[in-house]
Amino acid sequence: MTFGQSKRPRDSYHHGNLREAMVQAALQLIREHGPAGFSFAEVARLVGVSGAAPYRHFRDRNALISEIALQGFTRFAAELRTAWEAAPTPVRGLEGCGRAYLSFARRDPASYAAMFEPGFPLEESPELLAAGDRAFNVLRVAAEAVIATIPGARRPPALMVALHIWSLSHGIASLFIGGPSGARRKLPMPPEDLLEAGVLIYLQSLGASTT
Amino acid sequence: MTFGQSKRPRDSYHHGNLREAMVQAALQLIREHGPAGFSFAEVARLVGVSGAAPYRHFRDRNALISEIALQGFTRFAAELRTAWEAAPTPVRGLEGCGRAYLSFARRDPASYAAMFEPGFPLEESPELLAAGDRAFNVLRVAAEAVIATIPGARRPPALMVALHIWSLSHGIASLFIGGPSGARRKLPMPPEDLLEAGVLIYLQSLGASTT
DNA sequence: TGTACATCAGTGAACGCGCGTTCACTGATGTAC
DNA sequence: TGTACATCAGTGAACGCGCGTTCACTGATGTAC
Repeated sequence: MTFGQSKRPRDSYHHGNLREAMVQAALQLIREHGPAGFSFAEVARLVGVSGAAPYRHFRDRNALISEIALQGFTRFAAELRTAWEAAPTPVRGLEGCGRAYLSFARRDPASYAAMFEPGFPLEESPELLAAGDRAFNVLRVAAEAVIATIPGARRPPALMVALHIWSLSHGIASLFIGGPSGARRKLPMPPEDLLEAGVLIYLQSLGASTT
Repeated sequence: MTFGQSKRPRDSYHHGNLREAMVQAALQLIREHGPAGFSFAEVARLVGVSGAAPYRHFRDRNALISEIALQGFTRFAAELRTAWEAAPTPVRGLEGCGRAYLSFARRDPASYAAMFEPGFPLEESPELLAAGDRAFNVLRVAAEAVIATIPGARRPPALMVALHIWSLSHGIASLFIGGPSGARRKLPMPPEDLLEAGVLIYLQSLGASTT
């Protein structure tokens, strides 16, 4: 709760860090009301600034969401990479990515929502698409390494494997972790365990040594 | 485009089928602007009725979304059931469910969005939760049948298998088919093929005969 | 078969509200000399 | 080191807009006798 989100008036005329403060405030509002449930005006109020001030920093509402998603994807990719690099074997690394995926969705559901349900078509923001691809690429590299351990004849395409892992992770995250706007459902086990079991079964079939 | 969605004035004072017409109009608006992007007022306008009329049929906006999702889940469950019953073997049946899953998301993205991103917490609508469970149950039954074909010792819990298939299907649907609000991404293959390959690899590992 | 009446499903005017956006402005800050 | 000036990052008042919701109302329909 830094960044001047408190309601008491600022002491100085200039805010000093309004851009980043707006990002933080918007994240808080998304956390509480979902990605569709925040307004530029409310962000300004929360940050303690007049309704016109935001326009100095963001063209409009979407630009703010876009910035949030962009920052989110950057952290997301970094966390996937860390999980991958910390693992002793490729299979464990791919598993670790899955774990990191869910962990991100759990710790920061607001960013996650902005990243995957921005509320406007992705084509409008090519940088956002690119940031997402960069995160996905970590999964791809991991999938390639796993596949390299498989007897040559039965190697499936790495891209497909990466897409399977991504889809399974995303499916579990959005069904069972979800944001506030989400349709979070009850689950008789931790989502992390569900994902891990799924990944193991899947990789076993490929012939990757899961020991 | 029946149901009086046309803009020319009705001939009779009473609409005759306003409730259902509102559902259809809302679906159209969700298709165009996402689940968050429609208003009660706009629905009324589209249907050609005064702004107060909707209140005769729905308590509020959420009640309308809820109705849409409810109808959606009912059709969804029926389609999964049909796919399951038409298949010659359990494995083919589970595959068919996955196919039906994506097919539904593709044909009716608006309903799909209302079902899985209603924009309000699911706890507010227990019937909706129940309708979702009924659809999921089809997958459960299918998973149980598949598991019954597996050599006893290595049988995994049917519930878990059903959850894996559901999560994978949902992940692929929301990443690569998505609604208008969604973050639809490009894919180098049809989503259906991606899902089918994933399900096959997964089931193979369980020892289900995939021939 | 006709009529009186209850009920249903609409109307349209009105309300307050918050949002997005613009505008001319002003206080604070940085910098050239 | 002081001063003049440009630039930056805010203000606050104003605007039009559409939304949700309410209200007393009225036209249409169904039904009891």
